[in-house]
Amino acid sequence: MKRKITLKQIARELDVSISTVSKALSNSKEISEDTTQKIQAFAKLYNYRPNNIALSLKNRKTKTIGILIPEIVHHFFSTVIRGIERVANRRGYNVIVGLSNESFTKEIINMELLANGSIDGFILSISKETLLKQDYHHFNATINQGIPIVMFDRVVSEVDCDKVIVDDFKGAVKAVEMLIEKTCKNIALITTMDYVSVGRLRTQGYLEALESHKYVPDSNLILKIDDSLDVENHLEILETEIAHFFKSNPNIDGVFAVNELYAVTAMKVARKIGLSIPEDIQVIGFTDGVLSKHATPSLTTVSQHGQKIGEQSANLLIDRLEAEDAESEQYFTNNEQKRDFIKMVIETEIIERDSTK
Amino acid sequence: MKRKITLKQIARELDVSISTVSKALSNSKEISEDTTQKIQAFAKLYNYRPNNIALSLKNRKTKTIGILIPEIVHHFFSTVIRGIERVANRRGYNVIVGLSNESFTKEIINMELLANGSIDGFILSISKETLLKQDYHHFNATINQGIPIVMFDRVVSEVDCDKVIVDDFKGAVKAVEMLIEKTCKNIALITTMDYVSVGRLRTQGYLEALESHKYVPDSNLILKIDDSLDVENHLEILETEIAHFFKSNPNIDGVFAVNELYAVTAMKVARKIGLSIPEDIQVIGFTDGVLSKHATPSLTTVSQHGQKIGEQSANLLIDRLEAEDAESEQYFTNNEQKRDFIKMVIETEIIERDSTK
DNA sequence: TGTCAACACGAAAACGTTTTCGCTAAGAAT
DNA sequence: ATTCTTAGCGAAAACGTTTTCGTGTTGACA
Repeated sequence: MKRKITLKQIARELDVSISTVSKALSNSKEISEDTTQKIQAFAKLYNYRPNNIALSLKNRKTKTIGILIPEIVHHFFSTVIRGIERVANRRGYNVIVGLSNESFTKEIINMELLANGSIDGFILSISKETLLKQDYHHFNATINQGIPIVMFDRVVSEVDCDKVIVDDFKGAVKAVEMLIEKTCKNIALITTMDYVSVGRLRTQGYLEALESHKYVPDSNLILKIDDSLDVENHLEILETEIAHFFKSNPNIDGVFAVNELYAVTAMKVARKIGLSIPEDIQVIGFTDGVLSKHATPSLTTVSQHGQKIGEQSANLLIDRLEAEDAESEQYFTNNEQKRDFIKMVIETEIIERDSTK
Repeated sequence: MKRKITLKQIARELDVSISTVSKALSNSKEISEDTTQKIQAFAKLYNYRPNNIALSLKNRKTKTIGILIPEIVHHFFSTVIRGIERVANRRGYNVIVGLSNESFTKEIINMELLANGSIDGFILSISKETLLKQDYHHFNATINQGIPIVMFDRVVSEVDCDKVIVDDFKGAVKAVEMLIEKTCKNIALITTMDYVSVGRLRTQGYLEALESHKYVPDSNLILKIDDSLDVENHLEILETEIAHFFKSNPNIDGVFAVNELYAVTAMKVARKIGLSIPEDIQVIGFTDGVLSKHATPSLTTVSQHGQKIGEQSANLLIDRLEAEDAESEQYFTNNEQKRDFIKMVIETEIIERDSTK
């Protein structure tokens, strides 16, 4: 077991100075061709690679991005990670992931841990508990330390940073309009509690679409699920709630659900009580995950393009990091020319499958 | 925007030496109570936190684990990551993830990138292309550099390291035996090509179960899917292959599939050609993912306990890392007492749902 | 012969820590 | 009065780089 070789060792072995080795390896013309060749050959032979940590310390940048998400066993989030990793890798960055597990405290701990030099910037989606508490001081503290943040999906106006979101509102409008077009008369909504911004926005889109088409929103047709009651028998509760919902509103002929689990469960429940899809009830979900694709019938859904969200987030962050770099190299630092914060909206797209006519 | 404060700045501000500050902050009794208090108060005020990178360089260890997996948008792998992150975090480590995207080259590049000081050890699952090529030199090279590796799920005997696997063989045996018990007479297998070891092992388990129960294996009842033909219309191809398979073997009354996608697709196809589940055909899958839970009918499946795999892998790796630590602190390094490599087997468990009687 | 530029290289600082080893001064012990 | 402890602190090395600034040698040129 031989440890990795260092400049110092090469220098000693070849009886030159460390500086000479370093320069030779970067093809500096300060060094004669002879010694350059000798050193490069030796370095190649021993498979020399500069130590990343030492470089990070010297350059005061780590070339790694911190990702902080509420949950990783989740199709949408893992898709986003894939997108981030793609462009990060292409642009020479690594990614280090932290999971908040939807917890405020874990979010803070993770941020502080990574902010102490481990990363150059964050890409994150806010945890539910944080959204509930509405306490965003840790984000602003991080930004004040000079560590840029890009927020995606679950964002918040109280923090000044780049943001990448899907057009939840418009996506919902499009979905509901499609149901209207397909002649649904009583369109139900299955959504989450309002403190999750995406749930709120999709709900607003639902209402907007109804009103602009002269439908009268009926609060009986809106089912709000409280998913703070965690796991375990969550699925059963969901099923019974939806079953009760359908039974007390037999006139429902269209359902818009704000995520695919609700949509798929709705279909399952509907079938159980003798309704067939899409004949009796048409269903549209949100988030194009693996469930939508393989459900029976396959689910028409609003795709969020998670990978694209990840890619754009990464580009935004790296752009800013490298802009800072360039800036700090200028003689006259012109503060005014800093790029404004961008709020990038990724268009949704409806993928038609078999749960609509 | 104030950069993070350093020991040097505190020292200058309080007119003491850097060493004094460092010692005071670690409550060294070399320093008088007076100065200690003064320094600690100042540090707290300015929210001093030691710089991780500097610590890593000094200690020659980063307290971070490199995860290298073929794909992240995948229920099993993300579950494993969650497990790793859990124990890593608890034991004071961070995780940095790299995706090989099933590519040999990307696997190597990622490893080399991270091996240059960024991480203390790897937890990885081998890419398909690497398995095909059977070229494992990069793993051995990394180990020789003193960077320990833990492999999970897709492992290989050519590399000497800790391994965590599920008992694919036994899991398959149990699944097939359950079908036998439920009076299936002609049990089909839907599997992958043999170079993916998990596919091979599950296939062997299938055969073993049949033989030990005096069933005669029939090669017509085995469908091998070549999933190297990538994405795009992969799903359609899968469906037509399965449809053709069912039609040419109308006697099939039980199906064991080596992953949940194959199982769910088999159910879908079966229903399409008029067979009902579980009455006409009973189906068991492998991998307890989101698909199995929400399919209709819900799928009986062999659960792999991905999170547990991740947790065990992380514990194995960190144990070894900290053992090395302890060892290097001993005066007489006793090489003989090194822990042998462990192959840990995580038991599978059958979760019965509605696709079996 | 003396001056100067070019060439080839080395010394040292810096990034932010921790830790070992001195050093000084004061009090205790002889 | 002299030596020995000890408390309290600082200097410096080390981790592995890169980069700036010398510095010595050579050859050319006046």
